[in-house]
Amino acid sequence: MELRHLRYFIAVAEEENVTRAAERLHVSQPPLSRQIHDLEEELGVSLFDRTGKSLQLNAAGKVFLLEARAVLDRAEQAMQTVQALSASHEQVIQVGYAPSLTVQILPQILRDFEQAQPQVRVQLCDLSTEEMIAGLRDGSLQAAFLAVHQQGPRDLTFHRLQSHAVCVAMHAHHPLAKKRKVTLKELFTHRLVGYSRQEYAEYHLWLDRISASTKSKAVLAEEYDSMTSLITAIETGRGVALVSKSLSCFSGPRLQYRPIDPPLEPFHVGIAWREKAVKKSTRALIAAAQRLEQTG
Amino acid sequence: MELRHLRYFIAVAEEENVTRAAERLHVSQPPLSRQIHDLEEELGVSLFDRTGKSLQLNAAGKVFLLEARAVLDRAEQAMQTVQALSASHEQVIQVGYAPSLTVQILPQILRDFEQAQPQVRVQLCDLSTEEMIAGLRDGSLQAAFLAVHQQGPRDLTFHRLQSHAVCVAMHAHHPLAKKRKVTLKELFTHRLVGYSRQEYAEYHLWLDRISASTKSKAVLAEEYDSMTSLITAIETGRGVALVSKSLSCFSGPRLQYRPIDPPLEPFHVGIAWREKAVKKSTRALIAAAQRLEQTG
DNA sequence: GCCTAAGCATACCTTTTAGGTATACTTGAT
DNA sequence: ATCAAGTATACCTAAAAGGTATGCTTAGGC
Repeated sequence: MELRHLRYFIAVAEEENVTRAAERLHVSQPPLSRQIHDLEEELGVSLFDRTGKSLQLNAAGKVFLLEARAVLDRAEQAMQTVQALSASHEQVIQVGYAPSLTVQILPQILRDFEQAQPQVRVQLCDLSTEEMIAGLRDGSLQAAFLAVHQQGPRDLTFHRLQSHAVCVAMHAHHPLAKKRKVTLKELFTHRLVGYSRQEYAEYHLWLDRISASTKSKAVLAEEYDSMTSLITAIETGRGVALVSKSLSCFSGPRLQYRPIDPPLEPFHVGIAWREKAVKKSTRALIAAAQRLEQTG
Repeated sequence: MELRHLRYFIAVAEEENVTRAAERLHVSQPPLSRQIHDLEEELGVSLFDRTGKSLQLNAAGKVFLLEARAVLDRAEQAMQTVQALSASHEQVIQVGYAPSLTVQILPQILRDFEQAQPQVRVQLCDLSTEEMIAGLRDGSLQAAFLAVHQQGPRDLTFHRLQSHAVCVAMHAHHPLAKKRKVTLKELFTHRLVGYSRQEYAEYHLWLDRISASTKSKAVLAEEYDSMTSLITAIETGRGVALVSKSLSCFSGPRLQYRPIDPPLEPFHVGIAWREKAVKKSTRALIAAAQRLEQTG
């Protein structure tokens, strides 16, 4: 699949007419028709209902129209970001972060860093723990704000900044919301949702480890690939989830949180970097992070 | 620019070696070299420092590497979404929404809708007001949760659900945080930030209208294309912003909010749809929305 | 500082694929 | 039933991706 397929698809979908879409795209009708077929074949999904004479978007097509626009928007943003940066001649450092775990500390650190290094822009990237570790190793990230369970890899330096209690997130009318605290065993009798294995492998490793201590194993009924969709899922009653208390900063009053009894080892959040590869600006960011008083 | 350019760029960037990247991609070195040059030319930005013998990512290249990965991830997600949907044979309705304005009401509506129509999945799209209106008209959206300032377009039906006070958002140490309420005139003497004109044209129209009532005009020092980046900007002291009180659901304790004195006309948030185009599932969503008691 | 080799760039050719033209086929409307 | 509007197919052309050969630059060994 190429962006061209998406551009073509969007035109045909919006016109619901290959001929008009072809005019708009300044190509002739038959190649456009073929490109659309190619796209459908590659996806393995039919996007239009065809009646020989005309065609119109089907259900899958409507979904893909919004997706395709989002992809092109993202591509456009990528181009503009790098062009703007190149024009500004600002310095940039790349920093990975886990939004739900760092909300409370990151803003202050960034504010502090901004004071110290106003000419350096921080490019924040929402990444998984593995991606951050890989990024630090290959130099695509200068630093990362993440949670480590045990110790963290040897070749990276980790400075702990905050710890978050592990708790259960649920919506207000869930049966568990009536209790003050929840045991793991009891939790596992309810429908569980969580982060996707693909995007958050470390979450699954952790779940497996804590499951090992109980007889019943944590089985996720549904998995979500972003914090936002997980919150929505819990909120709409798809299940409850084992998460960091800091998620409440994003869910606000939409979700309820109950501690685990007995308490599990909390999430230790901090900044990681590779000592061998630190530049001056990275050092300033680390310093800003360390200046933060450790609360939580 | 095509996705191929991004795939090729990522390989070269990760290897920092065209020959090895070419092997990995199963193409020969010279065409790959040329594609990278084509990409740089189209962007108008040099992505590598070349020394004749070797090449390595420069600052712009490092930024673009993360961007390129994000674009490919988004494209992958688009494919998987439509394939999963097509396999599941679920029904879907497309619904636009403005996250910051609908946090408090949307979850309950969706939970209610899920009860009524468990076989229908809601595809939520974060869009601007204009995009939502255009989407309702062209049928790419069945409903939208948005704020209207005046009345809303004639061809759409609007049902009001909630109103949000207009207030000033700032970080805790900002001088304005010392006051209980803020006048517009006073506000305009401070450095203002806000949403970007490109993404949130309606925000600028509204700013212009409220500026008309005062002598001093609202001038934004910086504009941000997402709620998250706006919150971060305010938090890191880039300025203060005129926003809906409901933004506090996302910023949590990170930002302070002060009312405007005298109060401005609040944001009226509700659900909009096109009466001519409603399907059964859309009707159920509207009903779920109307079942919500009107608070706020 | 010179020579060598590793590796990128350029030139040129081949192959693939996008795009164009002609036309057949389907169907909704009269 | 016929016609017109519009999509799909067949086939050709052109453009662009990809391959081969080779020149050019420079890091590194001596």
